[in-house]
Amino acid sequence: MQYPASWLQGASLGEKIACELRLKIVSGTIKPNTILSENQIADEFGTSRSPVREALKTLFTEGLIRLERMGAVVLGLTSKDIEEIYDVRFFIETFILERLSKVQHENLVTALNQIIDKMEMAAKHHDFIEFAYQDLHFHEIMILEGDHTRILHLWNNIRHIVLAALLVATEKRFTAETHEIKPLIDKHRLIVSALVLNDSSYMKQVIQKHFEDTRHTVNNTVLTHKVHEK
Amino acid sequence: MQYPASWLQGASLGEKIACELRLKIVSGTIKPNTILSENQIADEFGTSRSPVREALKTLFTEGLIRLERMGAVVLGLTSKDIEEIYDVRFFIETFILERLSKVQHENLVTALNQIIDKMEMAAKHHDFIEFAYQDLHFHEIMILEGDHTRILHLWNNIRHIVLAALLVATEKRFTAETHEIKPLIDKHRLIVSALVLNDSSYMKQVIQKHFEDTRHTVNNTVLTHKVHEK
DNA sequence: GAGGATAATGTTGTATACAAGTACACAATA
DNA sequence: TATTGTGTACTTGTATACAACATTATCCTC
Repeated sequence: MQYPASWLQGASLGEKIACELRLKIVSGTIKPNTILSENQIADEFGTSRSPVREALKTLFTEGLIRLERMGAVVLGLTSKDIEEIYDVRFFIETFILERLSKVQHENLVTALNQIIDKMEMAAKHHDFIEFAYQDLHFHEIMILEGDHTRILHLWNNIRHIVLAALLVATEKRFTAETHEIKPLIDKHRLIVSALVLNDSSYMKQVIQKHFEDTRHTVNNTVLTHKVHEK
Repeated sequence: MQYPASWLQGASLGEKIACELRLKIVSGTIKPNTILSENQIADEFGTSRSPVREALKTLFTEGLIRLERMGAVVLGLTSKDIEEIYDVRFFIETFILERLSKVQHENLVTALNQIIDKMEMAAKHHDFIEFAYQDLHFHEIMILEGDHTRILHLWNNIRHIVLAALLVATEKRFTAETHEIKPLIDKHRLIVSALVLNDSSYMKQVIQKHFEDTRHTVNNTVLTHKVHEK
């Protein structure tokens, strides 16, 4: 599985390398405990060590690798990691929705509905990359609307990981024809409807359910994917 | 105000530069909207651009600067930022305490009490640096005990900022002789007692109160400090 | 053959060099 | 005067070079 080239338009070599490595780590192509050296990666990508250093630092702050004196150790995503990421996502979104409930958010609702339309369109065309991207986008514009710089930073810290995991999981869902796509879209609709009703406890409940389900799916797909690649 | 040299033992130039710059930004010595160039900083510190780049990337992921094409723009800590950081700290600690309540934590309690003793000692010797460090340490070992990798990452993302803010605020508190030190120590004792009682709703309440008070103090000290330096 | 000194290799951290692009001043021109 | 073109200085992104240290292999000694 390759990182979509169009998403890397205008990105520096360092960012590109980070994205490629991240996807390989999340998808399990690069397995945990693998030791990455800057020279080796620089050779693989045909670049110098400078952008590689930048990429490794990025992956380190995301918690995907551990920087040691000699080499970077790949940590990867364990089942526990995925649970934990959803803990954080749950917090972020409930916090943000709580905030949004105190504020005008009509524009947001229409924007979210537009995104859901795009998701349906992507599903129809079996474009899992677009679907995953819109899925991410849905949650992201909600967070952006929350206007909380620090929460946004938390999100940015896990954003790329979530995107990579969504890519892997969505591809799996699409190819497996498990017919989980429609329910997934419906769940997003439910979030919007909760936002319209402006009932914060209902929002929390919907979000909780959404992440509970998604977590299980992602957990299964990402982890079984890892086994496949073994 | 200088970053304590002993804390930089064994750190790379990049980390040292990051720490020095961070403190200057948080304390307001470097004011918001200042534009930092890699060359300029490299000259100031007498190093090459390589470690400076590393430092700037660190400060960027911490949200203290914004990396643009020409130069890095200093963002600094506004009053809103401080509020937001305490939102995150409140979430982290309530989440962690909720987890700890389901688990044996006698060792943690004794460790926390030891730290409070060190805080009292530091207060007696008017050692505000040690006091600030132990204050940070108190919260940190609680978070570590929570055994939640992703939350720990959130913490690591704000840890250095919190430390810098604590340094500035604690110095102010000590020199102003505002007699706020004893109540502050007592608040930490209260957290420990809540932990001992193992009543999670009480914990939440205590933490909320703790951060509410501390937020106000830090907000005042850090921001007035900025005005002073103007 | 076993163990230890030692050389070779590989690693990171830092410095320097170069290339591509941007902003800005300044002059020439309409 | 306003505008446009140009040169210059500065910026980042990347490549390369070097130093200090860690690891590993080798060879020598026993």
